[in-house]
Amino acid sequence: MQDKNISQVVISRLPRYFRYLGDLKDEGLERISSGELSKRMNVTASQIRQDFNHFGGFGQQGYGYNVNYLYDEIGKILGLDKRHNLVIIGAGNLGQALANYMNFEKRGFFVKGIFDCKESIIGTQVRDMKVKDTSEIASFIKDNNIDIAVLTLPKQGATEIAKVLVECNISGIWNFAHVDLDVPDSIYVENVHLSDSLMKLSFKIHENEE
Amino acid sequence: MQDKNISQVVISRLPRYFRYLGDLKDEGLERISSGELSKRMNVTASQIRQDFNHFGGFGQQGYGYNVNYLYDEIGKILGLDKRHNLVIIGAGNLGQALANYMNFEKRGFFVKGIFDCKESIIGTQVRDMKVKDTSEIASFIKDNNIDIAVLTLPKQGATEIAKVLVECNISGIWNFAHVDLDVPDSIYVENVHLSDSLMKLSFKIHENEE
DNA sequence: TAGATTGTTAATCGATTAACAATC
DNA sequence: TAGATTGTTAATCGATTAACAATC
Repeated sequence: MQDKNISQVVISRLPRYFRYLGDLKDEGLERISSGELSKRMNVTASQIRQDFNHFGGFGQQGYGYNVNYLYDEIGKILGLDKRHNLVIIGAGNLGQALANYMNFEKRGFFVKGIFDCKESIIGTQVRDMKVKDTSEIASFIKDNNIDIAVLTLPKQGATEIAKVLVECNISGIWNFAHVDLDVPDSIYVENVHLSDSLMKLSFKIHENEE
Repeated sequence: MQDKNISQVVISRLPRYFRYLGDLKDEGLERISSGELSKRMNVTASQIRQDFNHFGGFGQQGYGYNVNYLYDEIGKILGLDKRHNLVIIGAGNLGQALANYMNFEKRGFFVKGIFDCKESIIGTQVRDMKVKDTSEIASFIKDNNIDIAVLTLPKQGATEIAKVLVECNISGIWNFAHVDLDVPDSIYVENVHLSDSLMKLSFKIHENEE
């Protein structure tokens, strides 16, 4: 069904396809051609067909692609048909914001616990959870079938916690700390470096100045 | 000093160089070679030299690169020597988290105002600011020399607000809404699609499963 | 001067686009 | 069947890596 190694750049386009197909679904569209989709998404039709073909033939010659079918298939490729249990480590502003963000649940991502190391925060209520002490992380992960850890803490803490997560054999880490984590290849790390993103914006703003 | 058009992929590596050079500075290191830096950053020395050379010669043969000088130069390229005034539009969990995040100020990004359209939120205190009504955005941007707008609101709202921002001739938009904004090329949009990022993580977790 | 390391050119690799035969 | 549009191969483009002459 799926090529051995899909390139990073193809993977990174899948969520965007998924979003557009969701919109098309909502519009009630039944079928779409790569040409039509290319106009909407502002990419070439060639790229769309190449991308989809990495995963097998989703379309039909002379017809195009069935919107509902394609939406479901891309969802499956992205693993959105599976349930994911998360813990948030770091109950500061960002950690709390993510804990309260309901939309992830729609896609099967459930926040099961939230942790912090600060005495003043431990025990406080976030959404329907009490913030737990970070020392409890390892046992919590084992007992609650957690596969994703979200790191929303300062970089020193993140590096330490990453070691614990490696021992727990977590599946993936969603890393918001401004540090590159050193973990084995078996654990996938997806970085969200907000300050990097803001710097890129800053560069672009000044790029064409004199 | 700078090539006409630096490719996206080079730009996206600059903040990471900047971060590593900051660490080296903190360690008190005075000079570093591309070979040494390549080991630390896990990229090729060739790439490092190519990247830096897009912006002119920062190094010295036989010596390497001066850490402080290189740090400052990359900072300047990223526009971090300039002051940026931001408004946050959408005072929900994420908007408030970003408003409270102090580290951006270190780099010259100052949050000057925060806005929302919900009656229940307008007037409440976030950090040292009162949340203002979104209807005031246009005049506030003009009066306060704002160059960046941070969009932390649902996609319908983001699309509407983007039109207002275009009229205000804002320099850049940091977009957290799950929608691709339609703005002229003169306004640069940097997207942070958190759900896309989480989906990529999900894909990677399941990639090697059977 | 000799050693080290850059800046830069050339070679390789991979990703995108174009083209078109296959086929619904 | 004729028209449309995919799946796929070939051509192009761009990015990465290797190599080495320039030079500090």
